[in-house]
Amino acid sequence: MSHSEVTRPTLSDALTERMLDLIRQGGHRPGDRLPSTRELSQRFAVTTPTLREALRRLEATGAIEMRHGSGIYVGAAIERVVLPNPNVRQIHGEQLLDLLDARILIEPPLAARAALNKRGAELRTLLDRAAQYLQGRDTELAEVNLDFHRSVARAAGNGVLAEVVDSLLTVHASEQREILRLFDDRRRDYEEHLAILEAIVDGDPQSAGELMKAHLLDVKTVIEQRM
Amino acid sequence: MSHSEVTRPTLSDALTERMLDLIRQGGHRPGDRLPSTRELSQRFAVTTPTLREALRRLEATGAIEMRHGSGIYVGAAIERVVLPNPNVRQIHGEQLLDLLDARILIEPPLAARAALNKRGAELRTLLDRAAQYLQGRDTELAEVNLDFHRSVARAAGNGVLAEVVDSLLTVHASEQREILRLFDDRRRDYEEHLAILEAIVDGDPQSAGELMKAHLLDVKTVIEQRM
DNA sequence: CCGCTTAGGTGATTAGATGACTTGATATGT
DNA sequence: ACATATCAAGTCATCTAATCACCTAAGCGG
Repeated sequence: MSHSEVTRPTLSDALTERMLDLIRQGGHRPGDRLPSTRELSQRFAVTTPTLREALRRLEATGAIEMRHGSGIYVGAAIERVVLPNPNVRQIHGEQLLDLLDARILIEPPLAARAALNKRGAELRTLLDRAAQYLQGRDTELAEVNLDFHRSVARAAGNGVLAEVVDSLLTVHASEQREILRLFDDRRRDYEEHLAILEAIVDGDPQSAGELMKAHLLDVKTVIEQRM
Repeated sequence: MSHSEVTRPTLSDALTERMLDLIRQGGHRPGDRLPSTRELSQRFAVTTPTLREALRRLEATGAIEMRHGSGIYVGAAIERVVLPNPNVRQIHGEQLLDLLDARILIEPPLAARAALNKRGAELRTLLDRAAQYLQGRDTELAEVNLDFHRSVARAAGNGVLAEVVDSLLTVHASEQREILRLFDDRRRDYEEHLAILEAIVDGDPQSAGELMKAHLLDVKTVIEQRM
C-alpha cells in the first residue's frame, strides 16, 4: 500500500508525494486551505484530470478534503496512523464477532487508564447530553453512545489506540446504518455507560475496566443472539 | 469518513458506490480482473477522467489495483476493517511511543492465543528463512522479522486484530525506511522471536505472552534511547 | 443595521485524442 | 519440436480545452 512497489511509474504517484510535501513543508494543519486546483496544476505542470486523480487519492485517505466551489483543505486524518476502511458496507458474522473481540481486548484497559488520568469531566457532559435523548431520538442517542466509547479511549491518553478504537467503531456504525439493524438496547447502553463513568471519575481503574468489559460482553451477546 | 456527509453530491461519489456494488454483486474476489476503463465509463455513462477519479479513490484504500497496460483488479484490502494510513512518512516521538504501547497492549495476548491454537508450524518455517539472512542481508531480515509479528497475530485467529497489528507494523516500517533509522538489533530480535516461537509450539500461552511483552518492551527501550 | 442579490473564484465534469505499457499469439531460428 | 524474438491488440496514463455547478463574500437596497 504505502510502499509496496510492484507497479511503479505513474505521474499521479509522484503528484501525491509532492502534495504531501507541499502540505508538510508549508506547515499546514488540518482545516487549512490549500491552493486551488488551477494553481496546483500549473505549479506541478500537469493537467487538471491528472492532478485531480492525485487529489482524490489523498481525499480517500483523509489527507485532504475537497469542497465544491470552496477549495481544498487539509483533512483531519492526515496525521493518523490507522484508518477505518471507508468501503465497508456489510460485515459478515465472523468478522463482526472478531471486531467485538478486538474491542473487548482493547477498551477495558483504556477505561482503566482513563480512570487513572482523572479525565471524567468531558465524559460527564457527554452523558448529560445523552440523557436528553433518552426519550425518543434514537439516532442521536446511538451517536452519543458511540462518542462515549471514543471519548473514553481518548481519555486514556494514547492517541494511536484511540484511533484504533475510533476505526472499529466507525466501521461497526456504518454497518449498522446500512442494514438498519439498530437492535441494540440503547437505554441499557446508557445505563452501563453511566456506571463506567462513575468508576472513571472516582479514579477506580479496576472497576472501570471490569465494567467496560462486562458492557462489551453484553453487546456481544446481543449480536450473537441475532445471528 | 465513510459516511460523514458534509459535502455530498458528486458524481464521483456515486461512481465509487456503483463500482463497489459491481464488485460485490459480481462475487469478485481479490485478484479478480474487472472490466476495462473504457467499458466501465460506457456502462456508467461518464467520461474517462471522472471514472478514473472514482477508481483512484478505491485504489487508495486498497479496494482495487490498477496495472498499467494490464487491467483493473480487485484489491487485497477490500474486505478489511482497518487500514494503515498510506500517507505517513515520518512519525513524531510521542506518536511512535503510543504506537509501541498499542503493540504492547495487543500483541502479548495474541501470542498467548496463538499458543492455544497450536499453529506453530508456519512460524517455524518463517524463522528458518530468517536464519538464512542472519549473515548480512539486513533488509530481508528486517522484513522477515516483521512478518513474524504478523504471523503470530494471524495465528491468534482474530482477523480484525491481525489487521490492526498489520497496520501498526506497516506504518512503523514505512517510517523506518523513510528515515533509514535501522538501528534495531535484528539479531537480538531474531533470538527473542525464537524464544516466543518455542513457547507457542509448546502450547504455553502464559510464557508466549510474557516473552512477547518482554520483547516489545526491549524494542521500546531502544526507541526511547535514541530520542 | 439587516437581508438579498450578484459576480468572481473554485471545484466537477465533459469530449476526444494520443502516448506508454503489458501480454499472449505469432513468427523465427536452431 | 522447442526456445527465443517479434509484434499487434488491448489496456491504462496523460494531455488539451472548454463548460457547468457551487460557494462565498462584497455590494446593494431596504
